[in-house]
Amino acid sequence: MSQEQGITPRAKDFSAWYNDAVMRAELADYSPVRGCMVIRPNGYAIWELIQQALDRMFKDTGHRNAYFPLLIPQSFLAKEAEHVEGFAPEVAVVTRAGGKELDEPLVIRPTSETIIYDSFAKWIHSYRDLPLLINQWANIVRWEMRTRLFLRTTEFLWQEGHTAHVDEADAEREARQMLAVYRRFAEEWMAMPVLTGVKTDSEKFAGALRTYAVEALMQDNKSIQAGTTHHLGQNFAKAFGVQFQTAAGGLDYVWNTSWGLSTRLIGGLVMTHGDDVGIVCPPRLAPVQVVVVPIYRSDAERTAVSEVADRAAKSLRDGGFRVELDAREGMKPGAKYYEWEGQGVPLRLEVGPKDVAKEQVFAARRTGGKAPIPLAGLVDGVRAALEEIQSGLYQAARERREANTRRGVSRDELVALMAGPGGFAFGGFCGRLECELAIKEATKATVRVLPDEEFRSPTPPATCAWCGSPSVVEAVWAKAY
RNA sequence: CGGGGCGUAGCGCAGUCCGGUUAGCGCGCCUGGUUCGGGACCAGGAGGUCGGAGGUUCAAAUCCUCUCGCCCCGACCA
Repeated sequence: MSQEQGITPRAKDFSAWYNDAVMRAELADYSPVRGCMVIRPNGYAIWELIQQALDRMFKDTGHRNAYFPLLIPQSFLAKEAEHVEGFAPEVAVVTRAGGKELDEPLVIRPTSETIIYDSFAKWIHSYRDLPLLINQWANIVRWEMRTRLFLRTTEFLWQEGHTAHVDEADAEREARQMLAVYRRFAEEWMAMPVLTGVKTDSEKFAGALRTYAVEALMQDNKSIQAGTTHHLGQNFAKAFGVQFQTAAGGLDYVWNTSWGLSTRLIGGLVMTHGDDVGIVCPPRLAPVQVVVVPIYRSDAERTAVSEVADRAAKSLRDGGFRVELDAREGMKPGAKYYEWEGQGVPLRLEVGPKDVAKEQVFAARRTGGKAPIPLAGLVDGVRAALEEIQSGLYQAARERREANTRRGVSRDELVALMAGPGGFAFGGFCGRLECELAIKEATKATVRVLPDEEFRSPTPPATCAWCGSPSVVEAVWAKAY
């Protein structure tokens, strides 16, 4: 009866719960360097699954992977005025190497627009070279003041797509397409409902014409930006001289996009589906989808049970599932249950003497509920259970989001909402920076997105939630990660 | 950088106010045995520069000074 690794309940302290859940699942550990983190095998396995799913989606939309250097000449960053200003405070700079001061300091990439567009300038000559569709998987460094495991660390892993196009419309199409990819990934793989939309000028990427994002509401009613795409216009093309000959024989600058999604998503996964026991992995991103636990007393029982458990595990592996058979001796089944639950394994199959006699396994879902599955239909039964868990997680998250969304908020409601429970607040917006800043000052909430049409309210708000003047666009406010 | 908390065994902590001899407890770990359908039990065992430096003292985990680091909350950000 020894409860050793109880974690802080969400209701008591959400931040503490998050740390406990991440540590209990052994996703990550603190590093000797302030602000950095070690991604442990359990966490990295989730990242690998995210990479596999996204990489396929990127390739299917015509992108190719490449790799650009970690170190960037400092002067590159300075070529785009808004960009350098946006990143200056958080850039780490190498000034000394090889035992001497460098002639020109090298920055450790906070993002790779500059060094990539320097290459693009060499590679692109003709409209026939366009579109150029590149992605890279990389680590980047941004010197953050305050860090949290996965959610904000000094170094993190991400992918960054960089593309060049003949005209504005094609670049816009690309930025929109990749936003749709992120949305689909979030919904279908992460089981995480998202809002899509455009960022306000004050929230957009430094150097971009427009920034789009997918935003998801976490269980503490704060929003996380789960993926972001930028239409960069010709800003970087002009700064780096990325020109091409048009079909008509003229000379023009390319139109660029960039888009990224990071290991932060793992934090989003934890905060979307986790409960007071620990993390819950949606089956499609679960490093272990099914754990098989044999149960027995005597040696004779062990023999019979093990035989069935082995066979079950093997047939599931052959069926394409990620399966762990937990045959550890000297550990009671209950102890194993708690361990795997803490790692978020969506489905546990118990195999005991009674099950062997009935030619079944007993399936316990991480999301609740137990039911037998006949051995004869094991693969199909497990597939159905995992699909139900996947869609159930999405539905639950979606219902939670809807329950924590308010529409047509007034100034008083916005203030009260953000001072209290939080959540998504839809309301009218006059579009003025002045109001945006006043709201942020008063409520700590920011405009997460100006939502795309499908997410907007049936009747557009008439007046700005803050100043009461006519609304020009609907906005979604929330506190954010 | 401001406010709050904390550094004692792998993890979680007690001991610190009021200095005193071999620094303790739970979990975990190792060995053997009995167990095993929701966190097992018994017996034996390993494991410590008390974050670091300096000082006070016959004597410091404990008192003083400095310092390093971590977590949480706030100002910046994916």
